[in-house]
Amino acid sequence: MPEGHSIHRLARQLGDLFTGQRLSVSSPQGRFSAGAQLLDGRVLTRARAHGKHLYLDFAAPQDPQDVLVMRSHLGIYGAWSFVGDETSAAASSIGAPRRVGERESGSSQAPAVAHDDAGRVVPEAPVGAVRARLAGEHGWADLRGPALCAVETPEEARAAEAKLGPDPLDPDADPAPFLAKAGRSRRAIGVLLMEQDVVSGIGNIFRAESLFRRGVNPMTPGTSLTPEDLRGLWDENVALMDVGVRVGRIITTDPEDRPGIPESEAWPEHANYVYHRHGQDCLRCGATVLKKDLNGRGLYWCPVCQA
DNA sequence: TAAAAATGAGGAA
DNA sequence: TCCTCCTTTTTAG
Repeated sequence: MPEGHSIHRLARQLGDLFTGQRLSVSSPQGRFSAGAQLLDGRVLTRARAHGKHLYLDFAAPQDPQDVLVMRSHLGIYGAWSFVGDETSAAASSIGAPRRVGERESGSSQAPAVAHDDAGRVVPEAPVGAVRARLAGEHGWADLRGPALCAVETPEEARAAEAKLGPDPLDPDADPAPFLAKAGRSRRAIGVLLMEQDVVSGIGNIFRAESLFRRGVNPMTPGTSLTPEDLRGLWDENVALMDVGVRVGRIITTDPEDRPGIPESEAWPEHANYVYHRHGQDCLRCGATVLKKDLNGRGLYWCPVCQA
């Protein structure tokens, strides 16, 4: 899936494009028709992310206290795509990549978009299975393939959020619950980092890469790690996910480990240390990177650097 | 055409 | 430990 950094970028982009506007909300595919009807014509007042969950607050135009929350989760396939006119961001897409190392798609050039007499863009016919479409003054956004897309009361949304562990991308996050939960669990740290009620927003790549960078074997039980080890893993994820938010892509290697390759170039084979690099030489020590299945997901690690 | 793969997660067994 | 759901793109036959 798009890991937490993608969802935070989505929150920012949706907020930039739509905040303060009355939106047309629809479900061209039909599977979100009831929810879309509840939101149609409301005003987007806030867009934010916690872990991999996206929260969009919609207020009634006449009553700011009357708020409904659209909560969505992309799962492993979901993605949002955007089309906007010249006053907004150009066309782009954020969500599930279809190839390893694929970056967010996006053109710097604004596409030709039609406007109505009032100056609002006229959305084009939806392509494929569009679960939800949000249309505003300067563009529209299509959501495809989410694992979850629901309309909730603010209380319901808060209850769902309360189940999530701290998010490394939240500047105000308190890592204490993560340190406590992980530190008293005998389960492997490689499993714990993916548990969203332990820590939220980390997916398969950040798990593999943060463990590599800290030299921690993924199968180490949480109880065998010191508080300093766990704090180090938290800090590592804060740093890596922050880069992900800024760049729009998961880049976890240090410059000295990708010699001769400028930042601006595509270098999927050197963007990560171990993720999807099984069978290849470790960028640091030359040992063969390993892969095994752990709870149905690929786990990648260097047996020497992470002994 | 069909199948496989992809940065999840919830629930049954 | 399975099984299932969600969608698009790429690869295989």
